[in-house]
Amino acid sequence: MDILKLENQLCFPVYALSRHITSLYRPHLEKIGLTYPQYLVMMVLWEHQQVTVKELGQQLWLDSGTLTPLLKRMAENGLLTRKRSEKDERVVNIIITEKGENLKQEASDIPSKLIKELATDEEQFFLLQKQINQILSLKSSQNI
Amino acid sequence: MDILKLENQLCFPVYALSRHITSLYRPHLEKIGLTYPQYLVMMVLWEHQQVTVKELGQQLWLDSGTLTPLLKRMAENGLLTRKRSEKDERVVNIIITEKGENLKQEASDIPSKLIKELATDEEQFFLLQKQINQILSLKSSQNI
DNA sequence: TGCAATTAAATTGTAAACAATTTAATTTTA
DNA sequence: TAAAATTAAATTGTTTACAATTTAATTGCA
Repeated sequence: MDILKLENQLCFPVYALSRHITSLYRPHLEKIGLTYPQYLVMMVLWEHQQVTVKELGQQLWLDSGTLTPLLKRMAENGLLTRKRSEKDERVVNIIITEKGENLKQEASDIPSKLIKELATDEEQFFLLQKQINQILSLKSSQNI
Repeated sequence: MDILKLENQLCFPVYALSRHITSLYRPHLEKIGLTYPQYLVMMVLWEHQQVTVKELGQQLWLDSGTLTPLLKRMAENGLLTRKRSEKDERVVNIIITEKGENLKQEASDIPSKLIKELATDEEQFFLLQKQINQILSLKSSQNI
C-alpha cells in the first residue's frame, strides 16, 4: 500500500469535508448576511453577549490576525461593537448588538437544515462528531 | 438542548480539525517548500505525472479560481510546467518536472509522522477516515 | 520604584478558497 | 455550415487563515 496515495491519506477527507460543509452553509448564511466564520462568532455571542478577542480566539482556535479584520467587518455590519476594556487597555471587548441578538431567530433553522443536507442518516453524524471531539480533546490536553 | 450552541454543532469540530491537521503538516511541508494544498497537487502528480487542471479540480474539489494561481506559484518554484493542450486549446496540462519527482522522496516520511502526531491511537483515525469517506461518497453520488 | 518580561491586539504580507464574470475554444443543433 | 450552447481556464474581488512583527499596556521582580 502506497501511503502517499491520496485516497489512503487520512487528512484530505477531513479537509474536503470541512470545505463541503462550509459550502452547504453558504446559501443559508448568505440570506442572513454572514460567512461561516462570522456565524461561529455569532454563536459564541448568542451564548455570552460579551467576550474578549482572546476568549473568542480560544473558543474558535483563531488568532487576532484572523479575528481583528473579521470583527471589524462584523462591526461595520452592526452585529457587534468593539470596545477597549477600561480595566485593561490591552483587552478589546466584543459586545453583541440588538441587531446581532435578533439574528439568532433568523439562524435558528439552519442547523437542522444542515444535518438533513449532509446526509439522511443523522446517526452517522453524531458518531462522527463524537470521534472528532475525542481527537480534538486529545490535542487540547497535550497543550496544557 | 440548544442546537445552536457551538459544542452541539457537528460542523465546527470538522472545521477545527481540518485546520489543526493543516497546522501539523505545516512544519514538515515548510522544509520541502510546500503548502498543504500544494502538497495535495504533488500527490496527484506523483501518481499521474500529467493531468489537466479540470482533472486536478475533480480530484481535489477545487475550481480554476483556486488552482490557476496555485499552479502558477508551483510552476515558478519549478515543480511543474503548465502547457496548453494542442488537441484542445481550452485545456491546460499540468506536467510534473524532474524537481517535482525528486520531492517525493523528501516527502515520504511525512504521512507516518502525521499519524503519530495526530494521536497515539491509529485505529481511531482509520475509523474516522472510513466514516468521512462514506459521507463524501454519499455527497458525490447526489451530484450524479 | 523601575526595568525586563509578558500579554493582548493590531499590522503586514502571503496563500488559499470561492462566487461571479470573462475569454476563448469546441460542440451541438437548427 | 453558422449561430447557440457548452466547456475549460483565467480573471476579479472579497474573505478567511496564519506566520511574523509591532505596538502598547500590564506584571513581575530585582
